[in-house]
Formats: sequence, C-alpha cells, structure tokens
Amino acid sequence: MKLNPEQDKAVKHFEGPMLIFAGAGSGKTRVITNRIIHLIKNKNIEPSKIVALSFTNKSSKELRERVRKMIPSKETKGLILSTFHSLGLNFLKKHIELLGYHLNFLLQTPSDTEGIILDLLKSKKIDTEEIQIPLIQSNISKVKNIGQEYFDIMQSSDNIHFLSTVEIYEDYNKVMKSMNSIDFDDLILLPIKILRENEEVKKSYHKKFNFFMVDEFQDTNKTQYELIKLLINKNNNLCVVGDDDQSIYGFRGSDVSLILNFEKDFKNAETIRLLQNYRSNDKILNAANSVIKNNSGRKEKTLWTEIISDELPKYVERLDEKDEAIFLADEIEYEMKKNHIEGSQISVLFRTNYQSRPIEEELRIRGIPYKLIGAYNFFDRKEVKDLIAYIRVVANHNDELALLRILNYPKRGIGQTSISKIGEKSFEKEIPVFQVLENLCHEQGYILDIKKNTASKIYEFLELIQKYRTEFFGSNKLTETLKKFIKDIGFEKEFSLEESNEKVIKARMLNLSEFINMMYYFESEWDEKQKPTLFDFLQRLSVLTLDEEPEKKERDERVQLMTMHLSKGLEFDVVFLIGLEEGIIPSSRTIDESNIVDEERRLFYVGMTRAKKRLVLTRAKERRKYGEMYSTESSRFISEISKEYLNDLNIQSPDSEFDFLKSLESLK
DNA sequence: GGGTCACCAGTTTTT
DNA sequence: CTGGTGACCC
Repeated sequence: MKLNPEQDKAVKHFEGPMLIFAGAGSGKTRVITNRIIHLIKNKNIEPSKIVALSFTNKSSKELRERVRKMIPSKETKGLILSTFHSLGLNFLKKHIELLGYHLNFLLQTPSDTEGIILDLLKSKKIDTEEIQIPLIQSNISKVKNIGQEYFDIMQSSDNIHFLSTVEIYEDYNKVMKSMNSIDFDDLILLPIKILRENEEVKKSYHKKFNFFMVDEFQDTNKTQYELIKLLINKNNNLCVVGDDDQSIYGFRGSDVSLILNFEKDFKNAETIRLLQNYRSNDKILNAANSVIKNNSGRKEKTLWTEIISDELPKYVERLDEKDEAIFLADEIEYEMKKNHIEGSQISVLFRTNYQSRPIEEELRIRGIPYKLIGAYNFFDRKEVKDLIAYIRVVANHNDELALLRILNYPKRGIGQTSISKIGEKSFEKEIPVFQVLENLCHEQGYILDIKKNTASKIYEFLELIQKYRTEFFGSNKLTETLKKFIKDIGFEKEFSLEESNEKVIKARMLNLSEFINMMYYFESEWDEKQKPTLFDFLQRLSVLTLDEEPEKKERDERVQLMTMHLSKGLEFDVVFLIGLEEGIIPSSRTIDESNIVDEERRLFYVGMTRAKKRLVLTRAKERRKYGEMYSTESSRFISEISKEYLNDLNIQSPDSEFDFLKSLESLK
C-alpha cells in the first residue's frame, strides 16, 4: 500500500524535531517503520545510530516484528528498538558503577520490595495495620517520576500514606542500594543522574546515537522525557508520535501536556497530522468518534475512513459473567468456523485482569485455543517465585528477601525462632544474614543457642547454595544446571507433602518446567562465545514477560485475551469488549473525578478502535464479586455511542427482532 | 517446630 | 471465592 502525502512527509523528514499527531489506525507504526528504513536505506544512516522507543513490551515487540518483515535483519544490525525501561537497563549495565552500585545489580519488582517497605514502616514505629503497601509503593514511584514537586505535596498533607512515604523514602533508597538493588523507576532515574553528572558519558552517547523516535508519546512521563532530552545531541533529531485521545497511563505519571507542549519545547518542530484511519470500517469509527467527543480538553479532530460497511457494532447483555463467557465462546466459534477468521485475529478485551477467568474457563471447555497476554500471572505463582528466590540467593547471597523466603522452604526444620535469632544477630552486629549463617556453621564460639540439629540443617542449606553457585558460574549451561537445581531443592517432594491431588502436583511441576523453557529460550538467544550469566538472566527476568516465545508460528490459531491497556497499538478483525458495566469501566475508583473518567473514556475508545471489521460489546447484568452476586448497570460509555452506529440487541423493537430472525436465517 | 483453622480484606490499568 | 495472617494446640 502506498503512503498518503502526510505519511510520506513524515517518513521523508530527515533532521530536526518532528511531532506526529497520529489518530488511531492512521498508520502510525507504518510511518515509524518506514522512516527507520528510509533513514537506513536512503540516507545511509548506521542502524546503530537510531533508537526507537516505546512504552510497553508489547508495542516494542510489535515494532520489531514490523521492521523485521520489511527488511532483512542483517541490514538493521545495531538498531535499537526497545522500551524506555530496557534502554535504561542496558545503560545501567554499563555505567551504574558511577553511582556506587556494583555492576551485578538486581532489579526488584514491587512484590520484592513489599518486605523492605514493611520493615521500614515497622522500624519507624508506624502502625502498619491501616497502611496499604501498594499505595506507599505508588507514592515512591510518583516521587521518582514526578520529582520534588510530589514530595512537597505529600509532606504538606495529612494523608497517612503520604506521610509514611515521606518518612521512609530516604531509607528505602538506602536499603535498596545496600542490597545492590534498584526498582523499575530507577531504570529511568539513575541513567538521568549519571548523564547529568558525567559530561563524558553524555558526550559519548551524543556521538553514539543520532536519531530518536518515541512511539506512544502521549504515555511518556516527565522523567522519561528528561532522559530523552539528555540523550539527544544538538541536532535535535527527535521524532515523537502520539495521540492525546489515547493517553491511558495517567496513573503512572504519564503526562499529556508533554505532547501538547512539544512545539513550545522545540520551536522549529515540524508537525504532521494523520487523520485518515486505515483500520476500521466507518460504522466502528463513527461509533468510537461519538464516544471520544465527550472528552474535554482534547485537541479537536475527527478521524475518517474510506472503508464502508453496512454492519453496525452490536451490543449484547447477558445474565451473568458465566453467560457472557458462553455467548463469547459461541461467537468466537462462529467467527472461526463460518467466517474462517484466524484465532489471532480475534481478541477479547477487558478492563481488569480478573475478568479473564470465566472466559478462559469457557474457552478451555470448548477446546478453543487462546493466549492470555498479561504480565505477571505466571511469575505470581508461588512455586515460580520460590524458584526465582533460590536463583537470586545463588546469584547474590545478600538478597535477604529471597533468602528469608527459602531458608525454610521446602521445610527443612529451620523454624521461626531460629530465624528470628539469626535476624537479631544480623541486625545487632550489622552483618548480612547470610554471613551470620556461615559464621554459625564454621566458627566456634558463635552459637546463638541454636540447636545442633537446626545448625546442621542450616549447614546443608548453605552447602546447596554454595554447590550451585559454583555450578552456575562455572559451567556454560544455565538451563542444565537449573534442572539439577530444581531436583536438588526437592520441590517435587515438597509438593506431594503439601498436596495429595496428583494433578495439582503435576501442574506445579509443569510451571517449573515452563520456567526452565523460558531460561532455555533466553540462553539460546546468546552467541556461543558470549554466554549469559545468571545475572543477565535475572535482570532480564524482571523486565520481560513470558510472551517472549522465539518460535514464530506461521499461523496463530489462538484467540488473544488481554486488558484494554495492553491492546493499544494492536488491531484485530474482530474485537469483543466485555464487562461494560459501571464500576468496571469507568472503574469504581475513578467514578467521581471527571478528568479520570476522561481517561477511562479514552481507554474505552482505544478498545473500540482496535477493531477492523467487527466490534461486539457485551455486559453481564449480574456479576459475582467476592463470591456474591450483584446486579450491575450498563456502562455510561455505551449510552454515549450515537444510536445510529449501535445495534443494541437488547432493545425489544420490531427492527431488532427482524435482524435476529434474519441472522437465524443466515445460520441455516 | 509445624500443622490446622478461623477470620478478614481485597481486584485498575504497566514497567 | 481467593490468599494471607495469626492464634492455638500437638
């Protein structure tokens, strides 16, 4: 397909700043990929001088695939296509020592840092009863992403979460550093610090990179923007692409004003607007337009399309979430069998992750293959967390969170009393816990009145860790070592002690072997001569999700299940938006603040505009919550869709009945 | 030291 | 309905 004049202009734009306002489905990704290829092929720019950034793993992967399809990979060697966070990670792998961290730093996920925060709160004598750790974490994250400004707001508030955050903020960073650990926000923040403080490093990057592109710019936050501004050289070759109507990460500090003010920041910026939609048919697009126009403070624009259809998006209400799932599965089967739509071209989008469960169940019953795209569910499995904790301790004796997690798992007779004694000793003498354990075993006169039996168990534990430390770092085969490690730890034995159901034991073991596969894939990506270490693996683990599967199937029969957030940037022939109820979308937490409801509306808009040919909206009239049934109300966004663009199958009118009969006819 | 059981609080969205 | 926590007993 040929580029339209505006797209062409964007692709050919060479040097200097550029802002591309790109509506949903306006060929944004095409422009970016074409521009990259144009730079390489026509302008003879070294691929390694080009950096294209996006916000989620999902969209950067998408970009990578699109580029791969258009140009042989040897011609893009060195091209950087990544998320902000993995760019930060790679940067820190080279320079973090400048800040006094060791090069083998560890990246801690929020669930890892919970324990640290809890300890700090306790040590400050803060009553942890009414404190929600995730709120503290999100406050810390906001300080890191927004800066002093936010710190001041918290300081002058009487909100208990704010005050506690202020109280522990400094110590939190200290503790993290003493563990040689960083969190997600540090992936952006620390590189900024290094670039600001080290002119030499900054210069080297100005030489190294010359062209930057930022996809989904509306989701960028201040810190990320700051990082970009430090990285670009005086040529200001920065091209940003975004759409204010698709800004859906406000809760993470993303800042729409960045895109709205870009032209002020870069006075000579060229601005291009892409308003023709190439994805959806007119009915879907008009329905979406009629919703988004209810938002205040947006840049007025109306997308248009040349694709005409006579089929309206339809809206279906079902009894409960189970019934909704049944309807969905019926429709999906119909699409696949009768319309011959490939599974991967069908997607089910929901507001919150827990909504996927009934759908998964129903699809599994019918044997419809699906792929659940979501970040954490796999890593949240207890056995996977435990295994990772083992790996962490092997990699780093001083990862105390991990150490405490596994010290008595599988149960080896090191009980709470002993653990407390060890903890006290460590605190009192200011020696790491691991050291205390070692002393306990090797040195005489260092007995904390711990029973001989316990001490010998501790010794066995240390032996195990030591053995695998040698194995992992001594050999070149991470995966092989991991398999042995799992056996030696004795997971299977422990599982059968905990659980009599054979199937559950199998399932847990299967999760572990899934983890083994993951490590195998990871390992096989590396060159023969430069094998990855355990540290490389751990660092990657925290940034990546499980959907890194190297084998690319030619055809993917799996229906795609994901949150509306993750669907951004993607497109499907058929899209189902489910659970369209007040309290879900817009989420009950946001319902009274209009600016946040606007964000929910954008989210809904993003969901709608994923559809190419068919859009189906559903809702359950009753829904189970905490095990009890509640009746629901239809989402306000449904009623915002202008009537002429919605086939509401729940209104009993002669017309819709006729449609219904007609559709029965066509089935026969 | 470890197992059992009653009680309770919790589901936004991502790196 | 879940998963996590803490009291209580062997």
